[in-house]
This record gives sequence, structure tokens and C-alpha cells, in this order.
Amino acid sequence: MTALFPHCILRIALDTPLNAVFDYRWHCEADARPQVGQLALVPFGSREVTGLIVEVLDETDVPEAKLKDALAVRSQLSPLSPQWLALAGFAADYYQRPLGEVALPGLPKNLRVSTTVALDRAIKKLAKNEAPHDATPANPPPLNAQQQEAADAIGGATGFTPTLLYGVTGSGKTEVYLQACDQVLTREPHAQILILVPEINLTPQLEGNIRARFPGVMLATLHSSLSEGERMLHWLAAHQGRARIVLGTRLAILASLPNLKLIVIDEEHDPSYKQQEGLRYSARDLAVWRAWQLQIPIVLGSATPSLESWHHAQSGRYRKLELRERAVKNAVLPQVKLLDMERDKPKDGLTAQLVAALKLRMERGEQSLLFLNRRGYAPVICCESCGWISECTRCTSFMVLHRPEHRLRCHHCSLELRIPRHCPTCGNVDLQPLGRGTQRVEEGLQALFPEARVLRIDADSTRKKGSAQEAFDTVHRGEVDILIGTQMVAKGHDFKKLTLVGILNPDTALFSQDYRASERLFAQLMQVAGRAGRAGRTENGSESEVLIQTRYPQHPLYGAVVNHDYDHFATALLEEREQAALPPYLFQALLRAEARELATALEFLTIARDCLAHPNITINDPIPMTMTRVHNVDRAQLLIESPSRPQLQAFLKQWMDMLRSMKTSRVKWSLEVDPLDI
DNA sequence: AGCACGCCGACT
DNA sequence: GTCGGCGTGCTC
Repeated sequence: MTALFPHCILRIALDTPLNAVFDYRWHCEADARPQVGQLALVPFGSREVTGLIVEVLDETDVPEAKLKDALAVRSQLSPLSPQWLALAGFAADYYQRPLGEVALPGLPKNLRVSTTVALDRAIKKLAKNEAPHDATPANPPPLNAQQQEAADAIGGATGFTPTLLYGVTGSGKTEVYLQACDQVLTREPHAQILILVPEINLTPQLEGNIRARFPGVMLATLHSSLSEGERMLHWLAAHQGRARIVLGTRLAILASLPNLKLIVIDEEHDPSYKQQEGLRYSARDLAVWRAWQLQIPIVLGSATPSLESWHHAQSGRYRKLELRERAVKNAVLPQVKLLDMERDKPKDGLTAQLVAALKLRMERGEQSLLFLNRRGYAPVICCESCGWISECTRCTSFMVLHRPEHRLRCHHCSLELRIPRHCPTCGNVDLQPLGRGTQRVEEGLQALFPEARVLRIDADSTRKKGSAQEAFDTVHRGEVDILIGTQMVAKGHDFKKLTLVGILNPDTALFSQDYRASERLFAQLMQVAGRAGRAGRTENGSESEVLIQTRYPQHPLYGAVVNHDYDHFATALLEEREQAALPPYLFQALLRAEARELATALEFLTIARDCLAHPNITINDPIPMTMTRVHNVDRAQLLIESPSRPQLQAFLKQWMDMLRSMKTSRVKWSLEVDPLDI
């Protein structure tokens, strides 16, 4: 009998939706047992998978007949720390997922395969790799008084010190981070720092800046476009404490960082910190928890903080530091003006005033940026005689006209059709594009300014890998006069010659059902506006301008944008939220269900609504999602609300156990805690 | 989630 | 006759 030989029981978390851990037998002497936090290869059903050891025991209740032997323990890899396990455990509990689904998918894929060659290779490579030799660090630019104060406050902080760094676009937040990092790295010879950014591809300068400033320090990046080899190396460098700065996107929040001493979250309001599929976690929220757990400082930086963070700053839970001026000498905030589209009727989407402003920039040899958050040529085509419109056959949405590609395209299921020559219902040949996207604006601009070098940057024009970077380089080299783009162009970029930003059609978000739409619109407008005038006054002393085309120039949101007044806007929004009992004064979760038939999804949600008593929890009625059908699947949702986070959590835990035990063969369901889009 | 097993429809 | 559709059940 195997049991006669010395052995122990490994309790292992696996990447499976089953809310359970699994026990395996492992033969070893009592003094050579594996450790909690190590990885092990085990047989699971008919496959072999890698799991995380969460307990090491003497015995188990699992019947002998079921119990299998673990195949290998990854002893080359030091165990993940108890603090890391606690972080994964917290996220698992909070987002109502099994531990294994939180802890394992974030590990490099090559750590989770049956062979260990990739791991061994990476370990060897890192061992050989000498510490980066000390080159001369680039000189830090001088800080203004506010920057210096902020850098010292952050760099000198001890214990859990959450700080909201509220600074206008171009106020030099990055420099504050870097000098705070410098203080921490200098003071603590083994300290590690985690810097999170929304999308690493949009901030390629940051990596270069960090390397130049800290040439003696190992930097590891962690983001989704790394190769598997790089991912393994970088993850391991962080895990071993060798990488002292880790720069990454939201997924880096689950990196193993045994000596973490400071967390920086740049553009903390950015929605991309929220994972939108699978485990729907908020990297920002987990980061704050991680900082609290480790009792270390964390900085949340933004020109337009999320209302959640603003709320915490107002209530004193976060310390607020402000940067009120642009860091570059003479760079002032751009003049924001509203162009009333009722009085100045746009032609080809452009008002006469905007056209005049573009012309002026052309004459001065300065660059302009037009922002329109809608790609394609026109959002829909329609038949003028019978009213047919290009609906997607698989989704509750329209097929978007992509003229250069001669296609109709659904942006939700990527169905593609050739542009019909005549109306499919009445045969009329006069099919008209309705509304306009970036392609149509590009065409109009080219006609209006035949001599202008116009460049469009959106998801369609940058499909090839590296083409986005190339496009941005073209702009930076000054080879573009007018840039037209979607939100891709709004973030991060520092266009030195840009003195005009035109915003074409922001009004739709004003009257959205989504109560977060105005918060997002404000942030987006400030962000785009911030692209202008970053390098200081132009030679002829002209100021940069931001022109917003709107039908509602009286709207208070635009008033706040004109005055660069986030304070009052945010405070007013928060008051509204409080009166309407909305987040951050209320906590929410969303149960989504999808099925071939809408009725099936609604039926499941109705059963879910009624299956558990819920004091102090509001469960709303099941409703179809705004976009009910996507790719021939119907979707519905159930909103759960409570003024108490602990009570909501307690309810969800019980409720999930209940739902998991139901047989729901025809519906797929999932829970999202703290949903952003409702 | 995977994956195997199992029982009915149209095809080399 | 079999290839393969996806319903059902299991994973220490």
C-alpha cells in the first residue's frame, strides 16, 4: 500500500469554476514537505494541470479510492508569499470566485505546463544576468514648489498612506512619481515599486523615462502584449525581488512582489483598470487593498479623479495633494470655447468657426487634433424611400459603414457584409449614410484642405501591430497637419506642436441612461483638451484652443470644462449621487444571464431574484440588457444594491452557493461586483 | 471550464 | 454502417 510510505496531503486550488479545493497525496519525508504557496502539477479528470498549494496536511476526508498522487512540485520556484496568497484570497472572496480562478490565470503560462524547461531557462538567465551597471542617471528636471511638496509627501510617507494626486493635465504628475520613487529606492535598498498605467502602449515614453532616470535599477514591465518568454522573465524578476520597479497594466496588480513598498496608479480614473471579462476585478481597488494590507503608501494620480476616489479625498480617507499649474514654463491651460451648432450650422460635421481655426493653424504651421469617438464612415446606412436601415442580423445594433474597406461591419460581433447596391427590401439604389464617423470626417477635411496632411488614427487604421506607434511617430515628427481620431488619441500623448483641439460630437453622452456617462465625458474632454498647448506658448505668443461643438452650450458640464473646474463639477455630481442613492453611496452587484431565448435568461433571473431572503438588500427586476442580443445570444441582467458593503458581500456569498447548486443548462450566468456599466 | 460518455441524424 | 451534433455528469 502506498499509504505505508511517508506522505502528506496537498490541498490545491485549481483554475476551475468549481468552488472547491482538491486534495492530493504526495510522497515525501516529514522534514521535506512542500510549502504552502508552491505550485504543483496534478492529474485532474483526464488532464494534467498546475495548481497552487494552499494547505499541507497529514490526512484527508477524501476517500482513498478518489485520492490521486500529485505528479510534481515546482521546487525551483520559491513559494508565493502569505501576503500574496492573502491578496488572491481577498480578490476571490470579494469578486465571488474560486481562489484558483484568481490566483492561477495571472501566472506566466509556461509556469502552468507539464514541463519545466521554460522556468529553468528563465531562472538561469536571471541568475546570470548581472545587476544593471550604474550608468549616469538622467538629470531630473527641476520641480516647482507644488511638485516638490507632493514628491516629498509621497516619497517620505510611511504606513498605509493613500494619496490622491490631483493635478491638471501637463502638471508634471509623472515627475512627481519618479522623484518619489527615487526617494523610496534610495532609502530602502531592496524596496520594490509597482507603477500601474491604463495602457502601456499609450505611454511608451514612461518606460524610457524610468530607465533613463534609474539606470542602476532593474525595471520589469508586465502587460498583455509581452511574449511568453518575456512574461516569464519579467514575472520571475518581480517574484525574486530583483526587479525593483514593475511597470504594468491592470494585470500587474496580481504580480508577486515580495518587497513592495510603494504603489503608483497613474490616471486612476481610467476605465481600463476594470477588467471587463472573466474575473471582473478593479485593479485600482485591489491596489488600495494591497497597500492597506502591506501598510505601505499608494498614490492615485489623475486630472479628473474617479468620483469614488474624490469622495474618499473629501471625507479625509485619502490625503489630497494638488498640482494646479502646468509644469512646463509658460505652458498654460488651453482656452476652451463652446461652438453653438444651432447658430453655426456645421457643414460636413465642421462648424465655420472650427474650420477657420483649422485654417489658422495650417497657416501658422501648427498641428490640430479633431476628436470624434466614433470609428467608421457612418454609423448606419438607410434607404430613403422605404426606411430600411442596416441592422445587424445577429445583434441589437447597426452595421457600421466602412467606406474605404467597402464593407458594412457590426462592431459587436464583427459580422461583415459587402455594401448592398440597392435596398434589400425595396430595391431602391439610393442608400444614404447617416451620421458620421472618423473616416467621413477625414474625407471632408481632405476636400476642404486639399493641401493639408491629414492623418486618421483609430482602431481601424492601426490594426497591424506597431502601426499605431508608427502613426504617432509621424505626428511627433511634425509630418501631420490635422490629426483625426477616436479615444486612442486622447490619452497620454505629448504633441509638442499641437495648439488646437476640436471636439466634434460629444452631446450624445449628456443624456445617456448611464449615470456614469457624464463623469466619463468630463474626464474624456479634459483628457483630450489636455493634448493642446503642452509645450508652452507658441512663438507668436498665441494660446492653445479647445473648441467643442455642441447643441447645448448652456449645459453645466460644458461650463465646468470651459472653466477647467473639476472641483465644483465633481462635488455637484457627488451630491446628485448621494441624493439619488447611487455609488459611491451605494454598493452594487450585477447578475447577468445569457441564453438563446431572452425568456430563458429572464426566467433564470426571476428564480434567482426569489430564491433567497435578503434583508437590507434591494434586488431589482430582471431586465434585458440595453443591447439585448449580441452574436445571436440574448442577455438580461439583475441589479443588486445595498448601502452596506459587508451585508452585500454576505448576501452574495450565500446566493452564489445557491445559484451554483442549481442546474442551469440552458443559461450561462455570471456575477459582477461593483459593475461600471449598468 | 474542459473533457468523456452517450444516444440520435445525414453522409463518405 | 460511421462521423459528429450537443445534453449530462464529473473532476481530489
